[in-house]
Amino acid sequence: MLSKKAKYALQALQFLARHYEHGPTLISELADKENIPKKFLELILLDLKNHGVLQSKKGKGGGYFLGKPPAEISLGHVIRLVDGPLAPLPCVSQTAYRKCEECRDEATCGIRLVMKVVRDSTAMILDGTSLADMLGRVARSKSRGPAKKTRRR
Amino acid sequence: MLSKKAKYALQALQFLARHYEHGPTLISELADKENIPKKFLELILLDLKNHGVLQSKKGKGGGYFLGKPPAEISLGHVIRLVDGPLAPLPCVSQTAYRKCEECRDEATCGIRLVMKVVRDSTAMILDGTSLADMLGRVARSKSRGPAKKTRRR
DNA sequence: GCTTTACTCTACAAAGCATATAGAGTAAAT
DNA sequence: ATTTACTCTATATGCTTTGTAGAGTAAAGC
Repeated sequence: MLSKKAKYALQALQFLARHYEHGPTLISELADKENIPKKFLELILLDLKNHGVLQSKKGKGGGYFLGKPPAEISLGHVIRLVDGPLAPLPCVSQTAYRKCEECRDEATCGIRLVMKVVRDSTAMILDGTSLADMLGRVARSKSRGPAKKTRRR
Repeated sequence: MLSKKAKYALQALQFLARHYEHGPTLISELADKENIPKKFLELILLDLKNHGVLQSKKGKGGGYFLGKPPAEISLGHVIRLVDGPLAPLPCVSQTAYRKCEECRDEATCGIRLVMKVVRDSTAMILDGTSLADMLGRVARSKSRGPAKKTRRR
């Protein structure tokens, strides 16, 4: 399960992506529009900034904005920053491998084999989806029939 | 990330699947062989029993054993029992849908659309893999070259 | 039917993490 | 100088995870 922190981060980024090219957005506005506790959001945005995902401008007319074009920010990258590895087990993480403490023999661990598949599929999806892709999906989903689920053909 | 509880549950089940048809296994033996705190394991096994995944026999010669053949117990089922929904967000869970509190409008939430894909892919894998499948994978992986990763063709 | 074996159940506890909140500080704009 | 707004550190609080303790109960075997 994604933490609220990660969810908030993605919501904020989704908003900023939608307003890319419209100049900086205030923390307050983000907090209001996205329904996120302001002080908590400050921490999150600062963190994202320190990792290069966001940039900020101080003083009047300031605020936060994306540090890179929406097409260059992947959901996988953001989630790893905020929540850590995508892998369901430390022993199948590509970016932060750690042996499972209780495992006596990785070679005979079927759990590991299966979780590796889960990790790979999750990573494939999240690393392969940028903020721009995400907005594109929303647009397509709306134009195809807002109320009902429709299947792309 | 899977909880330790879920990991322990799967380890125990993997062991019991390997020893299916060999009669009951003691909690103590499971705890020893799989390197799991015994008292904690008791709780987990009891829980699995109460949900029909395991059966037990008391007294001398007793112990735990699978309640169904290994081919009929899916990893998805077990993980949901122990850790709850597979979905990364409550709003994309099939088995336990809940609206995200902070979401004003699900229709414009790209996060939701993407996480739905993640959920579906994870559920497909985990619901589609039984304990028997898992053992099969281990066997295949060992026979194909224990040291190196080999690709099935 | 007594003893041993082994699962069953409830309660509790420590630690860690998630989710915030407070408030002083700093940089930029005008 | 003043206002605006981000920056940073510290702290609070509750929940979940991970585990432990101990008395209870059912079955087996003699």
